[in-house]
Amino acid sequence: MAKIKSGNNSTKKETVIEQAAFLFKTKGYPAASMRELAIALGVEAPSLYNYIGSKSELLQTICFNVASEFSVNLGRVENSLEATIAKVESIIRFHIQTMLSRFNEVYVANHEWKHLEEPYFSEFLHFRRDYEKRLVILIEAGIEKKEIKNLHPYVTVLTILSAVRGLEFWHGHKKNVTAQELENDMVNHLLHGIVK
Amino acid sequence: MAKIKSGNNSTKKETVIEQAAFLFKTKGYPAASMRELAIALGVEAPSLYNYIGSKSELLQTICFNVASEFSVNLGRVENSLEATIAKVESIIRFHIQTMLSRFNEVYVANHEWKHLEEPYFSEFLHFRRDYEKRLVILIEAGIEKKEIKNLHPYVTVLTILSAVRGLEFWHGHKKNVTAQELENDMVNHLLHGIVK
DNA sequence: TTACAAAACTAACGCATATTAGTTTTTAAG
DNA sequence: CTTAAAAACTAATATGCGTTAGTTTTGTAA
Repeated sequence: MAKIKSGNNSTKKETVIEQAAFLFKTKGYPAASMRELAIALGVEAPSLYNYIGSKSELLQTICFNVASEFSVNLGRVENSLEATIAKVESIIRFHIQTMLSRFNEVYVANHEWKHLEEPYFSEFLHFRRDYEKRLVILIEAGIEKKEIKNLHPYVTVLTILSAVRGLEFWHGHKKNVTAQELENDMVNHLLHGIVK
Repeated sequence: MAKIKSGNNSTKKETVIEQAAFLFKTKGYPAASMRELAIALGVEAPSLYNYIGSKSELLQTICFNVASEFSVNLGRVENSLEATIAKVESIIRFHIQTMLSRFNEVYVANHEWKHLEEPYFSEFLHFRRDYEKRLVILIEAGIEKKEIKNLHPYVTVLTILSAVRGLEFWHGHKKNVTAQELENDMVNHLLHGIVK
């Protein structure tokens, strides 16, 4: 009856994925049903299978799309000629901006990936570990060059990644802070601390 | 047939709750089944109902137990006579220690509370907002007394809470960092930054 | 040993799930 | 207008869920 509407710049499949990201974020992957997704798209559940292979395929697509974006950005930064501390700042800003602009998908990639099926689960886990490792190497280089304090590099990476991830709590809270202020204050905090 | 074994210092109900926390953390609340919980306790699923009222009651118990602990601690700190920055440090250390010592329950309270049913969902949400608000007030007092940098207080609170929460990723990673080093380095990072 | 309660069991209910099969409607091109 | 493919539908299947009812076993105290 009703057809799935898609914006001009996106295929119908992409529309389904976007809506799925919203739903997976809101209810969690296991609790989100295909019927509910179908209703949100104005369609019966079986019709979705004209566009997608399965529910789990939706999760896979979302998670690996996000992973790819972060990986590509990190590659760019690694190959740049900036000082280490500038690289770190650049990565933090990318995380914040991506978190804010592609909220649903990033949230799902952060929280629901544990529901991936094998072999995707292992692959994603490996990606995460690899990404962390690359950041640790970056921090170690900064310590070596005496740009960065000699804290345990993995703890530093963990603190940064976690802080940035926490923006999901800001989303929706309409505090009187602009995205730019938020980004600057968080970068400032993570690089220079809060003690005067 | 088999009976639920409980350590000497805990009732059987507490044993069920502990195992439920582990399961809810591992699979997520919606995907965790009572049958699976029962198997982990060496029992058939209906037997669980001799100890508990329902699956959702388990989630409620876990979430509000954790909430209560954090609230009590914050109350203690608020009423102490330390400098603001020492209060903030104390709170950070409490979060880290509690996260590490009661990992499963804290994880569930952090991630699965959105599956609480009304009115518990709203109550928990209110608690969270209240807790954040009390921290914001603390930070504002520190800014007032010029102990703390004048960043947006909510962003500061968000950064701290999120960073600390991220310890869930450390758990299981057996890096060569002791809990004490981890705690000290993270406190150092959050208070003084990483830039030399 | 008897009696009672605690705690386990088996069987089953009602419901929701993802997905498939088969069919009909809609859309667009020749 | 015809035709063929795309996209929707209805109906149904198998599976798993939380939970209840009713019964049997186990443990404990009189």
